[in-house]
Amino acid sequence: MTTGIPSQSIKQKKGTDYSLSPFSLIQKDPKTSARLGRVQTAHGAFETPVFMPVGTQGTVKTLAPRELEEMGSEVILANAYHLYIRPGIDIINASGGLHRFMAWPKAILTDSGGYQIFSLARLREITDEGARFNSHFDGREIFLTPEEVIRAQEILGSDIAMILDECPPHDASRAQVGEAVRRTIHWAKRAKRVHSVPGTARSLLFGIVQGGKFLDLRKSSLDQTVDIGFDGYALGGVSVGEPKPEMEEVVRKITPLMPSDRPRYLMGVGTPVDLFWAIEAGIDLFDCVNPTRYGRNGTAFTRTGKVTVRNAQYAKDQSQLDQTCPCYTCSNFSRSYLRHLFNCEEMLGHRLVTYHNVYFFISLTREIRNAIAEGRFSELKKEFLSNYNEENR
RNA sequence: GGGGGCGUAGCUCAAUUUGGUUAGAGCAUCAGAUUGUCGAUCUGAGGGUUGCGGGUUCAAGUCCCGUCGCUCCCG
Repeated sequence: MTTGIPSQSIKQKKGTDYSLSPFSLIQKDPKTSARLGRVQTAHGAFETPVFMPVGTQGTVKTLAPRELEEMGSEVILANAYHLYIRPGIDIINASGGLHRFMAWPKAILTDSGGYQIFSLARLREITDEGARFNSHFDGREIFLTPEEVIRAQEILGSDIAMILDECPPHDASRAQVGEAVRRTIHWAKRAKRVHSVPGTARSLLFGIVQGGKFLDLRKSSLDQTVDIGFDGYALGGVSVGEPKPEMEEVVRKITPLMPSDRPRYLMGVGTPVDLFWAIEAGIDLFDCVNPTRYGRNGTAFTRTGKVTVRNAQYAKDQSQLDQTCPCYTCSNFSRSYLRHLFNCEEMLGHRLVTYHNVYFFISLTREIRNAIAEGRFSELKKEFLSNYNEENR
């Protein structure tokens, strides 16, 4: 699927040859730090800013890969930790890698599992050597090292691998966050070393910046991560329950310090409104469970804000979810019918609203890329926010 | 015709034995939360003339009388 970006805008390079780099900067917005770029992977290129639907267990919940392709999705996220637990890396290896296993031909970014250690595993011990904890699935003890996590992602056939990081909770003390930064750097060096072994790695490798809300720790983490040298850089440890302004401040202040010739990835974000301010700050990649999770819980993202289709006010509403949306769900089904499906707990409801939500995020980011290409990002942002109910972000 | 049981929120039922705060719960309904996943979970709200009428009592869902409805057994 093409992005609709005018071809002339893609050729606006000024003498710099990006052809050997996995990331090319196509165009910068004149008024903000928003930028249009292109990431080359072993499974095709995609343009940035891009939103990656989350397919933790090798499936973007409720959607078939064909449906993701038809809505223009060109890169998705999967989770090495979850796949490591179940079905096991060896089983996916025997199936010819994750792409073939799940029948997704385009790019896959795999998260390492650092977030899962923080969010759902019963942690037993975290040391410089690695993380020892009990599987959330069957309780057995697991010991993850930065090296093993990279090898697992290579076997999966990941296009973009993430280093193992330590993601502290948002209310962690400065000392705890500082320790997480130190350990994440240590792990990053080891991950890089394994990944650099000639002939083994086909993936890009991204480093992860930690530091919580402490800007000096963030800067230190960034500097040290850049010194190690990665194909891209991620801001981690955000959207972990901290107040919104806190997250926004970190992203706005740290993103401009990230290398401009590498993709910048804001992990776990966000809402439609988040996309605008983060892209404005210079972020290129996003992933978030919002479109799929909210879709399964009966809430749709629309141009005017969130629509909770379960609400009784839609019982007889014959209109489509989003008046401006041409997606399959919007062009065929009424809010009344979708509400009925959720009331009956019919799985088609989960599918249809998820489809719309992912379509919404994918097409919104495509629209943003077009706007950057045409030099009117700020205009689009203004227009979008004027229609979007801020109470409903 | 005689005898027994039952009647409490939309539904299924607690509280009746021994009368004693503002009649509770689950489900359903309604609404909210959800940011490197959650078919999950959590939070909050609305909803009652305790079938109806009368009586006893300081006090009745609870005891008494009548009545209506449902149900079971006997004839």
